[in-house]
Amino acid sequence: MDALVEATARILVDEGLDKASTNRIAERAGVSVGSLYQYFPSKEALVIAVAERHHGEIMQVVSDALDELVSLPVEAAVRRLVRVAVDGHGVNPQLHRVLSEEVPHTGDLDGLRYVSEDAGRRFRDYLEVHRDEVAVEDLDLAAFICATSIESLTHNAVLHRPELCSDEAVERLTEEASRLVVGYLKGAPG
Amino acid sequence: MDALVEATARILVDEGLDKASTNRIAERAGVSVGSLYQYFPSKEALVIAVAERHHGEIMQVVSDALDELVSLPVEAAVRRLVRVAVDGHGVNPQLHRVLSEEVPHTGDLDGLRYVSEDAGRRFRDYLEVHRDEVAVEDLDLAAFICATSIESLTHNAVLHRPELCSDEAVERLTEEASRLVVGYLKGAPG
Amino acid sequence: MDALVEATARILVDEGLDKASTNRIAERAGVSVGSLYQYFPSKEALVIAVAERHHGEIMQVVSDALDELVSLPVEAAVRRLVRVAVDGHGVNPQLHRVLSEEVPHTGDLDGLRYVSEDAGRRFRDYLEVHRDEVAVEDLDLAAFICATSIESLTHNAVLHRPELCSDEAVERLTEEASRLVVGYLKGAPG
Amino acid sequence: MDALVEATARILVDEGLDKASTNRIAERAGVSVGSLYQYFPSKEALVIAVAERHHGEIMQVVSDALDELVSLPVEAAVRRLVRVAVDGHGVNPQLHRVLSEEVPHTGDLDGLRYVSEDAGRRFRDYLEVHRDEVAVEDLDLAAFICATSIESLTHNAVLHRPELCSDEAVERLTEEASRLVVGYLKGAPG
DNA sequence: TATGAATGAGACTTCATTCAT
DNA sequence: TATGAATGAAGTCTCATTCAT
Repeated sequence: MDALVEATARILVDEGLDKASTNRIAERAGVSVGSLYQYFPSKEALVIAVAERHHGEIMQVVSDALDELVSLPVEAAVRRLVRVAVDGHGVNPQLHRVLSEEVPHTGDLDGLRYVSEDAGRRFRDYLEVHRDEVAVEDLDLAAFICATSIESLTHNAVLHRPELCSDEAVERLTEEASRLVVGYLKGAPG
Repeated sequence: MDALVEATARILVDEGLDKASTNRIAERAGVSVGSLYQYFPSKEALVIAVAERHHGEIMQVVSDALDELVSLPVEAAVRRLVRVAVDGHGVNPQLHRVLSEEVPHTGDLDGLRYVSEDAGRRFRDYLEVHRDEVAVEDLDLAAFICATSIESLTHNAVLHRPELCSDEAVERLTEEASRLVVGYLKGAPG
Repeated sequence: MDALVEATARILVDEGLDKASTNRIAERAGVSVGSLYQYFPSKEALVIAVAERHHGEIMQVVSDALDELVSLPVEAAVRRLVRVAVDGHGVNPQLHRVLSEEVPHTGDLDGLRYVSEDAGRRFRDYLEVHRDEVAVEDLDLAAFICATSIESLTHNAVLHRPELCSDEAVERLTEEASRLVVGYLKGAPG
Repeated sequence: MDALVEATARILVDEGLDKASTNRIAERAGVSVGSLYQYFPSKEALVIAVAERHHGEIMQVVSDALDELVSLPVEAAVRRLVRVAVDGHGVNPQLHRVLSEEVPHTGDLDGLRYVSEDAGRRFRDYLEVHRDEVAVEDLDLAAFICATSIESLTHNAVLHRPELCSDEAVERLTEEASRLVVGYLKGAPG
């Protein structure tokens, strides 16, 4: 039931994980607890579904950009990547916060996919293709560094530095983050 | 009671947040629950104390390095910073994981200090002093970018990429992270 | 639906009463829960049906012997009775165990027929016919004593004393049980 | 807490196992559910405690008689045994019924001690001492047969044949049961 | 000051039964 | 007649917190 996932997400955002009891979720979804357990074997499964749906929604935003990347030169590609990271954090940022800060990554909730991991893998492919444009040796490591940096900068800005997220500030952040990553990939100045 | 904080930390590491009930903590500390509530007004307060102690321990490792930074040129300073971030993650990494992934940052637990914030502030001071060496305009933003990148790279490597943490791998990671940040601060080539 | 009774019995034997939920039973029978309630007004009714079927199966084994009894002298009759009790316990002993130890004799499940009651009644008739061979006054009481003893000995041996049920041991048990009952009916020596 | 065991027993007798929910038990005992779980790890543990207490109470009645048995000749000993079995069933017969017919012998509840097993073991010792008085070979088997018969006769009479339990009827039942067992032990006439 | 028994709200989950299709 | 999604009461158990001793 999609309504259950939606209800869970809504409660997570509006009231936090504490209040997301199975009874409350069912109530908010307009069904009975019994029905909840018809579709999801446990509360955790429901939270996982929410996380995966959220992950999917972000990937939907991110994926196309990642596909187009391959034809772009490094500088443009990185800018695109950074922009897309910012856009990705625009997808239900409140849920993003709850999922990353409130939901314990324990039990069945460990193993939740991280967007930056998926993006990192895809970016590695990009680097492979554009290897001659970059000055790094270890492409795996480079992809990890780029993906992690971009993700953490946008994540922290969105969650903990609202002042960096005004229209104008985000422009500068994007610019700087791109410089950070491009500079790294292109290599040190002569 | 210091024993209580210690007991809490130990249980957090050994058995996770679920098992860290106040009764268990008191028991492990060798006192009664009643005594626990004599020193800490709530379970959250105890967890906060653990987090702050952990934060303090890391800062102890980090702080001296941060003090010495001021006299170093950018490249050396950044290398030092990266190294210190790695060292910082060597301080009870298991507790670090629990604190960042298992403990919900909600209620009184929001507002937990992040090392990277403190370090970021201090690095901003460094940049102020060495402004002429760097090619960035907005020192606040630059400090945020540097601190966040360094922290996230080391954090993710330690927690999710054990293969990047072998003695030899960590050397390369350190090298690359330094290049990332130095390149950014020194400015684009050409 | 016979499949439902069969499915219930199977689940009772294989997984115990706990797991015998109506949904599971219906599933195992290859029908829907709805259909289950078309044929049986409640779960109890189903269990009763199982018990009665089991009772019937045992009686099928026992009944003929009981019929033949009348023409036999006491000693032979008792031996036959004991043997038939052992045989009766060979009819789905696992179901027998669940029915006697796991299924609560409450609500509609009280009033389940006991084989020994039926057999007792029939044995009373036997005694009536063979009154001159026996040294007891109260035939009701005597039938109760004989039926109860034989049933409990075989029941307990089968369920709780597997070591008494090897081919050879069961022979001795049968012999002794027969001696017990025959001795009683024939009366004290001297 | 003894009150909890008592409350459980009372509810078992008055309202049956269904109604014996932990909350109800706690309420009836005048404590909170939390306290219940302070003393008993599960509902089953509580029922086990009730069963053991009941078993103990019966054994208290039975045990002295069993001790005295040794000095008695077979006939007197058996009569004593039968009488004690009847007395034993006089100890909270309603609870006895619930425990034997309503409480499922599953999970932790299997392994509940049976009085007849204990008594059987002790009677075996008696037979050992009085071996020369009896005509049986296998004392284990004989003890099983005697204990089982006596227990089942009194049990069934008390639970399912109230008409056999009037003062006068019980006298005859006792007499007959004794004859049954004595006859068996002393051996066939002739 | 220390103790720890007691509290009780509330969480998760199950399952016999119903009824619209 | 068959289906099976939906129901929701009720059950077991946990644990942060209190307070009389």
